[in-house]
Amino acid sequence: MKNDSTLKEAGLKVTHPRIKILELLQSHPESHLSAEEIHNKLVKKEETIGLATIYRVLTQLEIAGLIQKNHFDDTQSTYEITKQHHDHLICTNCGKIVEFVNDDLEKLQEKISQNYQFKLNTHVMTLFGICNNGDCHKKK
Amino acid sequence: MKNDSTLKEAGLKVTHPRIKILELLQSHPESHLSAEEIHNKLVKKEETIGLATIYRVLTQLEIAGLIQKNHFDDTQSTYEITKQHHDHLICTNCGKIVEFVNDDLEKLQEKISQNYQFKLNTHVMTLFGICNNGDCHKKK
DNA sequence: TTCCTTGCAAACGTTTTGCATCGGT
DNA sequence: ACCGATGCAAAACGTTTGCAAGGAA
Repeated sequence: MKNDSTLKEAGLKVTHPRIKILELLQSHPESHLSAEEIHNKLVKKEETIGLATIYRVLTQLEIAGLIQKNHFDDTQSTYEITKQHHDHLICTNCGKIVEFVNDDLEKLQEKISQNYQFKLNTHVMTLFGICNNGDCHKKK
Repeated sequence: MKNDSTLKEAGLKVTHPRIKILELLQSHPESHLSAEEIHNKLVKKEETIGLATIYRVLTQLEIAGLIQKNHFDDTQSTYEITKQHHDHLICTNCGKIVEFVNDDLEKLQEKISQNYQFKLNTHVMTLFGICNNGDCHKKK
């Protein structure tokens, strides 16, 4: 229900695919899903929905600021529901993704941008390493 | 000549395409070239070289640590000769890319990784903003 | 009724691969 | 001579687009 007005405010009609995609991403706030994963999940529990629609809706939701697009690797883009600004730590072994916020980092970025006379707009900061979870080596 | 031993040390035969690609990237240390751009530049001044070979060689050179692969956007990957570690500032208006090094940033990344018990391996840090070059708005 | 939205299939741009040939070592 | 490296063409992959049909306002 709440998403209805959210979509309307973004100038988008309230349609079945849009509601479903928004709800899916909202129900997986910590996940970073690709368009294909979203498609698979929706097809698995709903009626037909085209992959092209997924892409079109994701693009619109991103422009509206409701979701965020990431491209951690050069193969697929992933999407997550918009939350507080954060960056990512990725385990190159098990694929685990941890979101973090660090104020010092934000300040430092602003400072670096000023050094080079850039007006900072956004940034991407992704740390790649090995997590030491007990179950790290079991995954994937 | 120097590249000959560099390639051999990487376990790669010294072939014409590999030498040419390495030399091209070395002669443009500040550029971030796509596979297609590399192909165009080589075809323009040399004999035939296949685009597939470009990709194969770039992959090998990257594995050998001789070049670095970037994916600033989700369309094309770009390559640059390996230099001192650095990050990037990108002007979203004119496309200008500035490389920078910041020790505080490196230390902070290490600290953040430790906070989350990650053994940091590499990172990607890209700042997007608007440069205030006098000629910024003229480009592109 | 209007015109935005959708599904499907075809097109697209980048990257990868199969295969026969070529060329370092 | 061996086996890795290459060129070409075809395939693969994620993503976008054209178009006719469908649906929210």
